[in-house]
Amino acid sequence: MNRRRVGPPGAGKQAAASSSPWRTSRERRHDRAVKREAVIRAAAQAFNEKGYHNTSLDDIAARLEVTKPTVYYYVSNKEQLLFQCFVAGVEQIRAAFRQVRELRAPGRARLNAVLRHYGEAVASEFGWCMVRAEDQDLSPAMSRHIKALKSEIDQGIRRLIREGIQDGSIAPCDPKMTAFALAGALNWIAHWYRGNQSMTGAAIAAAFVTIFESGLRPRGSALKVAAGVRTRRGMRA
Amino acid sequence: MNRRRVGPPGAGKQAAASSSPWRTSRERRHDRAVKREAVIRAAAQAFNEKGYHNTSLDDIAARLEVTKPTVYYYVSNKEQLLFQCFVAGVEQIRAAFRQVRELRAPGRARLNAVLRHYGEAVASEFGWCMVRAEDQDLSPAMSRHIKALKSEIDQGIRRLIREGIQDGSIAPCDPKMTAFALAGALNWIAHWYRGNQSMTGAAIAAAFVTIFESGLRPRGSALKVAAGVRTRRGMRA
DNA sequence: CGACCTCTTTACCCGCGGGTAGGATGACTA
DNA sequence: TAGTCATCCTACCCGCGGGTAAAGAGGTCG
Repeated sequence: MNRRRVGPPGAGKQAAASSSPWRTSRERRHDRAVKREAVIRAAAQAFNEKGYHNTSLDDIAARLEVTKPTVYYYVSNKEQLLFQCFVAGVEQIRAAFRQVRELRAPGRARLNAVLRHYGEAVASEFGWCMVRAEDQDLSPAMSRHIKALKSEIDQGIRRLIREGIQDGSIAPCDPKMTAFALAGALNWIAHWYRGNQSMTGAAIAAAFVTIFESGLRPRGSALKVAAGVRTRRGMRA
Repeated sequence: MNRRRVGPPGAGKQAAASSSPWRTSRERRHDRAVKREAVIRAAAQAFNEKGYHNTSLDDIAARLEVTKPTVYYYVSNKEQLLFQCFVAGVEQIRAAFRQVRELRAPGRARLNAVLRHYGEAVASEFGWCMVRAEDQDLSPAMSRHIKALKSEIDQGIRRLIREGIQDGSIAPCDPKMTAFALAGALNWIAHWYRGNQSMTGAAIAAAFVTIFESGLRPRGSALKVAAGVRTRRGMRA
């Protein structure tokens, strides 16, 4: 089970293996950085499909058509691998924040822009690692690091919400709870979205943003039907 | 590390161990069902704190101040344990649906009632197992079973949304995407909520429902500020 | 008392998988 | 041609943890 696949070239049953620098060309010189990145990507895909604990380093190696020690030649250990995937995902979102920062628009529009990028990132190949990576899987040091990055994003969203409330583009609300709700809905995409879906990540993110914006309660002056009913105490068990 | 703790009674450092039928009374006769349930609860708490894969059966046993084989006396294997926790959590939600079914109220109110119970369940001790249990951790048979239960809940939410749209209490929207967004936001509670928080699960659920209802965009006839701006194409990278 | 049953323990098995030692296999240099 | 370096492999270690065999430890009933 440790042996390298040597069957007829091009007969790889592994659906993924999109582009392994090893498979594609037999030349050895191929820049360390490129191969290292390929390892990260392969790990992300494997984690995404099977989960962190159900993915062995042999799996990742097989996906690249190499052996386990080769993987270890490019990355120090499994934890580091997960961490790198995480960072790759988070970096997309941080980029979105930077991009939005220099933007002349009301708070809600800026928030929506960030949320769309956020959703896209979660639906990307690194989405799983960014979202479902448990703190318990990492050493205390890395766990702290990740928590800090997550917190930074959370604070960024809250900030946009506050700014939106201030400039009147967002209805008054609790920024903390609202941020949790928005981020939660988007994060959850990583739990059900598989790449081979009909909708693209961007489309899903856009749909979600629309829902958040409008809310469930009908708008407009017309049909104020059933508006007085509201919650009606007594149905809460 | 397999030995049972025998220190001074009442000096348990384990914060949990809320009520172990073994710890509380030395009598042997204590009904099998009660102890079995205690095992399930202990497992749920352990999974909740450390994750499924980072929890060994020795951990669960230690939490109850017994040994591993005792746990196996009440449950067949670890997978079964996770499954039971999952079912316990889902059952709360199914109960909410049953309860709401026989209710004369517009769709949105019924949906909100379900969502509140849903949020409470996710914040409960079985929330983690219900929400974060990965399909890959279970045998194909159980995975199918769980998928079916989840799908049932999803369909129930979609149905309430459709009914709400029909009776005019919910604004027209895509039921599928909306259900994903709502359930996602609530599910995510299990990722950040720890019991010892200031807010109770019910309070969080209520806050979320309010956010979903109203949406971010300000309502009312007054201050239509910044309403014409909307999305503004060109900021989408 | 002795047979039997329920419950819990001690002591063990063993495979999976993270991680490593050290040896090929070239390519490039001198 | 010999030496050096980067790369990748074969072969192995070993601990953790799921799971089990079989032996107490009491309690109950005849």
